Amino acid sequence: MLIIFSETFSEMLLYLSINFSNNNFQLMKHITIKDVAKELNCSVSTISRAFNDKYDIRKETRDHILEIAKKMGYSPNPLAKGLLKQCSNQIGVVVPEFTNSFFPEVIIGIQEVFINKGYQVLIMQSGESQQTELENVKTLENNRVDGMIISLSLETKNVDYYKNLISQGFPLVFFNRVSNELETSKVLIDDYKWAFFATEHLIYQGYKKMLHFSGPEGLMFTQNRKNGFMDAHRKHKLPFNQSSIIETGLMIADGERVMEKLINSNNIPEAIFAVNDQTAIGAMKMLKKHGYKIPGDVALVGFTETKLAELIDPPLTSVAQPTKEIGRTAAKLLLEQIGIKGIFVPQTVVLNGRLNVRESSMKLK
Amino acid sequence: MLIIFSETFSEMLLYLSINFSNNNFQLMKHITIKDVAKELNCSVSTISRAFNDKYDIRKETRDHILEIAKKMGYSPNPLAKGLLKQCSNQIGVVVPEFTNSFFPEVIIGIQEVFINKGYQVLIMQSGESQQTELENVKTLENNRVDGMIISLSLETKNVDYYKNLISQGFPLVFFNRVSNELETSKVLIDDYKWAFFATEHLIYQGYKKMLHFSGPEGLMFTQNRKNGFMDAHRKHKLPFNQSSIIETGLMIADGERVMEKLINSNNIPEAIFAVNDQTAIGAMKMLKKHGYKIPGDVALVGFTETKLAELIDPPLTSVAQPTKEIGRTAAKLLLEQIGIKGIFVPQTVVLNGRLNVRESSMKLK
DNA sequence: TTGTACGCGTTATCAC
DNA sequence: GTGATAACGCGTACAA
Repeated sequence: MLIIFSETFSEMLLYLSINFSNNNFQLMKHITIKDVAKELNCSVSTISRAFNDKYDIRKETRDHILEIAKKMGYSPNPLAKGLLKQCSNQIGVVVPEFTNSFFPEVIIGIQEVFINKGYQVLIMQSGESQQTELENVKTLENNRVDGMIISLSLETKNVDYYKNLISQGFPLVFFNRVSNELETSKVLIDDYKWAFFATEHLIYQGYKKMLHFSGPEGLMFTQNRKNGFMDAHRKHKLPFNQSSIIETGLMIADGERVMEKLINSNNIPEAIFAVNDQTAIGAMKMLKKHGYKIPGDVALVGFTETKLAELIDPPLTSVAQPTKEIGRTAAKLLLEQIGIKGIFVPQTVVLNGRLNVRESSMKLK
Repeated sequence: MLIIFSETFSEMLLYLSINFSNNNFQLMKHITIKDVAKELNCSVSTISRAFNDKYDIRKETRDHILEIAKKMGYSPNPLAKGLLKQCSNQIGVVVPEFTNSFFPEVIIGIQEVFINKGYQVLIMQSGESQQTELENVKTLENNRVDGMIISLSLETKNVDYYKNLISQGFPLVFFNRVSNELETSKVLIDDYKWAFFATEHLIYQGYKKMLHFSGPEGLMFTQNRKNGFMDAHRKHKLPFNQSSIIETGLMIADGERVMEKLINSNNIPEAIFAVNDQTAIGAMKMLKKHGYKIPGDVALVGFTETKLAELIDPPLTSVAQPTKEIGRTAAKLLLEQIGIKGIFVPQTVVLNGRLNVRESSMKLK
């Protein structure tokens, strides 16, 4: 074994030398259906039948074939199968990122469903880039995935490519980051309702001067969460205006940036309802840095709870989404759509969320 | 659009009805090389040559073909190509989990390299299960991936399957969770060194009675981090014994469990060096729950820093790994190995880490 | 019940 | 410089 110390790959010294123990290997040929047929002195179709369990084969020959095939280490080549059947038993998942726990947890739910159905789940991430997202989708399409589950990047404004796919009947399910321009199955929580509840929670705590840090305009949940925030004000007859809502983004840095601006202009609200945990955490960091108390000086509520929420200081009040259930539901919707040929009804499934009240939004005397 | 409110999928009501707007679609046939040939009144081989840019084609016909093909929306079918060439231009990644930020960040680094080389990255997760890990590897193998990058599950003890793959010359690179039984390329940081530094840091802070929460025995880094912990004691002539090291696991719950036991037996150390951030955070949660101060009563140091470290209270001292660089390096090693036919030298690349000192390990007067 | 032959979309090897 | 054709591994309609 060669040990190389290096800071980056480019600095790495490669002491190439011949490793004799590995000198005489040969990439093992994959066992094919022909090999099994030859071994058993029968035709390939018989082997194929044994594996596909059609009724036109004698049970004992089938069992014998399966046994020998297994012993030989044979397994059908998915590429050949896909080429022939024009489908791959693979489904694609494209998410904007997975450094926060939300998307990975959804993916676990997706895999849970598909793994039992013999489907393979290919995961790609767009890095919040519209272009990468499109490339990912095309790659998966080229690979003949049987369907895709997608959550849009925050950059994505043009959804024509998806419209085209949908009009061709390609099975597509969106979740969380969806576009209202697309007529397709979607899995969501009721962003309006939970934004309303979250805001109302702050109102019940006695806060009046509140701000909303909102998300990118292209995403459907941005508008819904905004409306929930505003309608809670209306219900409780609290004043608000255009400057109550600040388009912030979705990242921690966005929350920091906007909060810093507010601090510098000495425009400190009593409470902030943020479009997600990241922006709430960004605001929290900046507030703490400037010596503000949370809660006390400023109360905070986030959305789409991540694991961070209960671990940071103070623990962050947030709306939890049923991540794995979102994944499972999206997977089942997609499976259903893959099964249906020709006619299909786009469905929007709205799952329940939960407001987890923690210290960050408490009213201090 | 159909709106359905539901807690779980099974409760979902499916109002199936015919969506007339989608009634007459037809799954669009993929444009094949034949279609292009027919359109251009030439043979498929000419088209193929145009795309594979061999020299035996006239430049202007090539350009013309590419233009028309693009207009027709043709792109070569990777399945057919893979079937013929016995390789897929895909590589597989198997990681134990991605709910913590470490593995996702490594994957981003991996993708960065492969995306530019025209490779596709298929990601699967084992959920820390040896069996799922093996199934994932077999699935990827069946799909004719050209190589794999793997990090072992904490359950994985039997690595015979990998030995077999390696002896066949199948390109395999491991990172972070590696086994010393496998002669293959690996990407690591120097766990021994950084565990040593982390422990020494605690010693310099004045702590004497220290514990190490160690990982599962099957993983190579467990032993290395343990040795670093012990050798730092030896260097500074501090006493330690068998009960200074407690096999804990890798999860937050493991840290909580072990810490609770220590608290109940009133066996509180001055400081804990944990095998990873999760177990450190578990210990932290339990200590705070019982009213202990961190630092003050107990100091804490973690390893393999996640985003949590700087956000929790108190911020956690931890050893940061160069996640993306690990991914990039593993990817480059794999690419190199894929390129080499017949003879190859397994390389272990050791990248630099960094000890990020934060509040959790400070000495309070 | 089993075997033969074709085609899925490519690329490579021949001819021309 | 270009066209015909044989593979790659599999499933299946058809023949036996």
